[in-house]
Amino acid sequence: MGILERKEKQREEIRKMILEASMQLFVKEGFENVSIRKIADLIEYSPTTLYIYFKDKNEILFHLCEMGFEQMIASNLALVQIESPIDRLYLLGENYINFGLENPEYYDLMFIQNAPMKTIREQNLGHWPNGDIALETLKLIIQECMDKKLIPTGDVATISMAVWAVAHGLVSLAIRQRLERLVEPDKVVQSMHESIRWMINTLKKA
Amino acid sequence: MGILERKEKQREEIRKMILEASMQLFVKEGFENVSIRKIADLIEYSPTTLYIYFKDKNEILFHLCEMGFEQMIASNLALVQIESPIDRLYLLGENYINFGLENPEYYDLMFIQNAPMKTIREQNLGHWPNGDIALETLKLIIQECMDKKLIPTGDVATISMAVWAVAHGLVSLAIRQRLERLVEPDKVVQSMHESIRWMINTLKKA
DNA sequence: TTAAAATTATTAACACTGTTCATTATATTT
DNA sequence: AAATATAATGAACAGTGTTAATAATTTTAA
Repeated sequence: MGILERKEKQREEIRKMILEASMQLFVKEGFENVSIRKIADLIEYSPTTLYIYFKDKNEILFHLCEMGFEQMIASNLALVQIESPIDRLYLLGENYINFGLENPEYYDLMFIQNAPMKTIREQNLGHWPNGDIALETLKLIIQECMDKKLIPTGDVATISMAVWAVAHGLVSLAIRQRLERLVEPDKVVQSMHESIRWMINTLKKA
Repeated sequence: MGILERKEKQREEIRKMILEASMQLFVKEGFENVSIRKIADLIEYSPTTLYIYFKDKNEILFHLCEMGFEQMIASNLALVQIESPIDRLYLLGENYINFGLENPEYYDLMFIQNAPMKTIREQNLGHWPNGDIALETLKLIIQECMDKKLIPTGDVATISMAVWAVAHGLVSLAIRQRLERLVEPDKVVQSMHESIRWMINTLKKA
């Protein structure tokens, strides 16, 4: 059955080609400009060929989204070296905001666009591979904070949700140019960091 | 110069026609399905005519966005009757979440899409007519809470930002199907309300 | 009143988009 | 070598926002 294996490998290679071309377009022109035809041009295949390897454009965007998460997760590698879970939470928030501001296109795909979620539902994957990992990181830290009595005990998911909501609220309002309606443009980033720190501070004291 | 006035009135009437047709499509089919051609069909004009009355599609979406704010502001009318600013803040948060969940398409346009902000920048309006009003409401309440020593004193804009961030974070993650990755789907709405209440509670105690 | 100018509306077209179908080319199996 | 399965493609569908050129109408000026 070596032949089927080889075929599967070839298939996987072309899928990779498609995704790499997509990412190249993505980082250069933003995901609004990632089109089936442009990807096809780049790898010198016809547009219809992409549909042999992916169900639709959403599925390609889904994989780009997962790549974004890989980058975000990588940016959190330093976390494991911090012993205090509350300090870990501070850094997690810091990193989240920085990632969002530095990679708005990825952030968009990961947390704002519908496309990736559609794929998860349609192919009923049942889970969100890298997204769930990122959320698990947050929950584990909150759990540890509670275990060590650094923050008040409560429902981990609900507290995690509130923390995530602040961070996501800040980043998404910022990259959609809404925050500068409230704070002077050159103070937006600073205020964002203050907000997330303030949030964790009050959580600590609560 | 009565003739110029009449012309201006006629012009304004057709603009109104266009916007009303847009809104009709918007509420029926969602804003992804609002297209220049569909609007034109509805009012029985050619698509190009719309460009005589509006610069581009973004400008039309901008006006739909403003209509959304009018609805949101109207939903906050009951606020003035509440004497305690902290209770007003609770209701404001409640209303915000309800509005977002009940009008996800409007919410999208008001707080997520780029289109309306593009129009504000391009025509350099300098301000965001209804958006600024809505934000002012929040800031005034926070200010009054501080004046009456109900919450700790601090920078009004920054605290307002944090509160807005939680609310927007919750709503935008919810309508983009991200929250159900953290909390069971049937408990999302309840958890959202708990989160915003918790936020204001801790703000009160801080 | 009539000719010139300005406004308003339309048709046709451009340059795209995602996606599907029928057809051809290639590779694999019988 | 013939039949079958897989891979790739060209053409087309049905849409998108937008613009340039043109025709129709209305307003202004001579």
